[in-house]
Amino acid sequence: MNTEQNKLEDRILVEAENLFLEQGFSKTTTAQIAKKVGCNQALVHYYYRTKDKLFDNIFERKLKELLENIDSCIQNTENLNFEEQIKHIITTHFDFVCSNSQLVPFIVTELLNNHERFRRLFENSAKSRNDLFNSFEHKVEEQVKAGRINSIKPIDLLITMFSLNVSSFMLASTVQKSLNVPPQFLKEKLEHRKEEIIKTVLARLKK
Amino acid sequence: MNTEQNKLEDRILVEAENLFLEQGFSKTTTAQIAKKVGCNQALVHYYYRTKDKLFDNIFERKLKELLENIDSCIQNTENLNFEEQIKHIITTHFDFVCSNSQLVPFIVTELLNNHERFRRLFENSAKSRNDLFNSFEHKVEEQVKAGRINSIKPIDLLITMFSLNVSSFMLASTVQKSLNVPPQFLKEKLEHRKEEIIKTVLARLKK
DNA sequence: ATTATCTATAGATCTATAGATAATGC
DNA sequence: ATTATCTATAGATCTATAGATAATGC
Repeated sequence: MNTEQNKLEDRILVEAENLFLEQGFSKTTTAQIAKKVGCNQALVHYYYRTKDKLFDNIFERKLKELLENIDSCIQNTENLNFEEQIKHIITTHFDFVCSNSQLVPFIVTELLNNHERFRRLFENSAKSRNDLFNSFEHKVEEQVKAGRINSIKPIDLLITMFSLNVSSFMLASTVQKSLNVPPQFLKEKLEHRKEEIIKTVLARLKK
Repeated sequence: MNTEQNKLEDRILVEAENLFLEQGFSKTTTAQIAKKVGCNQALVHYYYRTKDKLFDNIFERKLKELLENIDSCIQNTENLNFEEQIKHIITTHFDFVCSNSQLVPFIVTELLNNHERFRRLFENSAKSRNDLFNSFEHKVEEQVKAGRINSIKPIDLLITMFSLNVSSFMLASTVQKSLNVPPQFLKEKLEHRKEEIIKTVLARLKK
């Protein structure tokens, strides 16, 4: 069977993803990956040639995952009024970041430390994203013109929402990992932060 | 002379700091450091024993630098009213982050990828910080009680300000390094963001 | 025949130290 | 004498590949 044939090839990808997300590029070795899979280290190179290509493969998909989630968050939800849509964007993005707890730190680390890789990948994906952003931009401008919200650049609104979400989560997750607070306590704090972020963003908009 | 004697010892520290800030721990080698200094690689180990201890030495001071700047930002400025003080905190912190452009990414990367080191160092510095935070906390609560601002937890206010500053800067610096936009353009964008952050935070407070 | 998997290893890289030599201060 | 500096290298680690062997599909 084909699925049986590809078993190790796929499992290498899966375990590599786990390890890269956990430890990052440099702390992960191809031998570690092979050990998790239960195969020989040479096989990792047989299928993916170099550690770098393997990482690229995974990073590219992870970045896509993150960007597509952003897309889906700002997607038009016709049934909601503007204020409700803003709440919806913050909530869905916040929850996504929290429930993919390794994803954001992984991307941020890479983004801060490997500009080359990021440049290459971002240029590919930038174009398709314009549509959704334009639609969101249009909606915000409409609200501003109609005098229903304070004047604000759409891009500022997005940056504020996403960066408050991301940094709140990263702070919480760092505190947890460094100071060993109970997960329940953290969860409550995060829920509280989410509400605080909503309040902050809505206050910026409200006339 | 003593200064002549310590010359290489000090210069190793300086060059190591430059390289660690630029490239992070794993991409920097003791041979690279020695080369920058113009001495032998063994000397790096002679003075600092291990690469890890050398890094600790530098990281500890850099973290302290960052935390002390936060302290100085929230320090009481008696001559300002509350709203002006908030503006002052945002501005001074924002400007510090921008003019120490390698510092924040360096700390964030380490914070995300080496919890052990962070735990060790943070516990030391946590206590001394209480005073200033308490004073700020008290001031905010006073304002809330007096009905001059909306109800908000002081810690939320701080997190919002600092994380908007940090993430705006990191985004800008990543965009610059990945997409090669001219520095002047970036500078303008950052100034704009700073004003936007001030607007956002003040709107959250304003009744 | 072709593809998958393994064994074994070359070769690169890097940290850390041992031991020799030079410089310095008493 | 003591401290600073250098040369040389052991030893660890890791990636990547060559070449042998086993499994699979026609």
